[in-house]
Formats: sequence, C-alpha cells, structure tokens
Amino acid sequence: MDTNRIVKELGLKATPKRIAILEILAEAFCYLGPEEIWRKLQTRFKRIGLPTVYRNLEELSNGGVIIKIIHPNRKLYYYYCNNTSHHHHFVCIACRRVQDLEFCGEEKIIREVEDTLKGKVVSHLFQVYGLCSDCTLSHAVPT
Amino acid sequence: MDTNRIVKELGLKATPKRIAILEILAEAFCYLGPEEIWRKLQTRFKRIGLPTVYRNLEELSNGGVIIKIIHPNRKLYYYYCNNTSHHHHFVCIACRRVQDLEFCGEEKIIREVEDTLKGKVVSHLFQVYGLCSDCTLSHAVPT
DNA sequence: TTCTAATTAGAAATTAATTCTATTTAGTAC
DNA sequence: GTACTAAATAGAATTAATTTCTAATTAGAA
Repeated sequence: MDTNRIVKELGLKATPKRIAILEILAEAFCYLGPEEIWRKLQTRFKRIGLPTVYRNLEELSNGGVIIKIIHPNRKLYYYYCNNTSHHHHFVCIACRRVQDLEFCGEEKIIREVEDTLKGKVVSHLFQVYGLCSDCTLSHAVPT
Repeated sequence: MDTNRIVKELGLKATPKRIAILEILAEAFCYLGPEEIWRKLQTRFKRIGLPTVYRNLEELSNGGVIIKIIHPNRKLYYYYCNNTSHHHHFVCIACRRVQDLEFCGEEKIIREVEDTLKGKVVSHLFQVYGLCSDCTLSHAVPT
C-alpha cells in the first residue's frame, strides 16, 4: 500500500507523521481513538503532539481515506477503509474489529422518505454492532 | 399524555422539573440539546441547574421514554418517542424534526452477519438525515 | 540550494459533561 | 396534617476531550 501516494493525492504533504498515522490505522483492522494512535506514534517519534494527531485524522477523514466513527460515548474513533464503494460496517464491540457489510437498504429508505414523508434523503448513518466470529467463540465481554 | 404516570412507572419521583423536561421534549417534535432544554426551563423555574437537566435526560433515556441521538458533532441530543416498537427515524437536518420510519433491514443484516461473517448482531444504529417536506419546499439551509 | 506554504510542537483555551456536598423535596407511614 | 427517609436538586468545582494559537520547522517546488 503506497501511503505516500495516497496522501499526496489528497493534496497533502507526505510528512513522516502523517504517513505513520495512516499506516497505524491501515494495519489495525479496527477502530482507534486519537490518544491510542498518539501512544503508538510516541514509540516512533520522540516529539509528537496530540493536536497533530487530531488534525491529521480530520484531514484524512475529509479525504475519505479513513472513516470517522460515530460512537455513543462522544469520543472520536477512526478506521482505515480502502473500499471506496458505498457500504456499511459490522463493528465488534469486544475487539473493535471492523468488517464490511454488503447490505444497504438505501433505495428502500429513499423511496419511503420521498414517497411517504415527501422529504429528501441527504445521508444515512448505519452501523451494526455485535460480536465477531472470534469473539463469539471466546465469549468475550465488551468493554 | 400523563407525564406524571410515565415518570412514576420508571420508578422515578414526579418532580416538577423532571415532568417539565419530559413535557418540553414531548411538545417539541424535534431533538433538543441539554442547554436548549435548560433555557426553556429557566422561563418556568428561577432556580434550575444544568446538571439537573443532564441527569434527568440520562434517566429518562435509560427508561426508554426519550431517545438519545447520535450526532456527528458529538453533543448530546434527545427526542421524545412514544412509539415503543422497534423502528428508526428520519431526522431533518434543517429544522430537526424527527419522523418515524417503517423501514428496518434488521432481518437481512442479521442473516448476513451470522451466515457470512459468522458473528452475532447485538444492536444496530440507523439514522436517516435529510430535509423534511416543509424544509424541502422552503429550500432551507441546514445549520 | 533557496524559498514558501504547509505542517508541527507545546501551551493555553474551549466546551460539554460530570462529580461533589450540603440542602431541599416527593411520597410514604403514621 | 406531621414526621420521616430516600431521592432529587443547586451551585461550585472538576474532568476529559478536543481545538486554538503562535512561533518554529519542514516538505517539496523552483
């Protein structure tokens, strides 16, 4: 995965820290918060500010390379998503693994909103929470 | 609507402020934040603390009488929902009106997660954002 | 190599939400 | 109606996450 090229295609400079942030997420296969990412970065960079992490996550998120998670606890989480087509995710509440879902009822929603409610759909948020195959087997308890 | 009875059925005391909070939401037909509710309460009560509002919203939300909104700006919002059956909502991003949706792809999601991913669905979050019929007509610009 | 706009560090500020303690109150028992 | 007790509240203080600010640094173009 050419993180260097990905970042430049977004019109951003390929700074070592920006690249590292993207790589950490790409290798995680689960969602991470800014502070968690910051801690991982501190093993590679002796000077790294938390605002830098926040700023980069926001930029990469705006560029569509990573996805911002809407979490009930109001903290920010992000995960890497190389699948650019519209789709949704199954999030494991035990291990945080994120997996793609095929299902999307978009057409049906649009039809109901436009026909019945006479409104217009701008976007929809759809996330499925549960236990992934590994965590189902191990009877993991979500944190 | 007997707010007094509703509150007592949750095992909570029917204090004037708690009743007022529930009434404000029930009469709003849109989602409101704690501070907005607090401002409305201040016209009725000369002494009313913001922590009281937060605490009551959390309690009423736990009781299922009102619903906590997951909002991209990470602030808390709540709306009154007297429809106890499982369903989802269409939220107008201009005027904040909340309307019930029939659509729910629950069975299909469960089938995909269990059959394909071998996981188990615990819950799903599904919200549709757009412009309601009134706001579509008036070309309202979301705030 | 030089230059410039983008990026960063680190401190400070902001904002929403929560905690704490003393006081008040709803609802039960009498 | 009065007394009682657990629940609820006010208001100040605190917490925690995120954002803003300014001066210094750096990536990448010229």
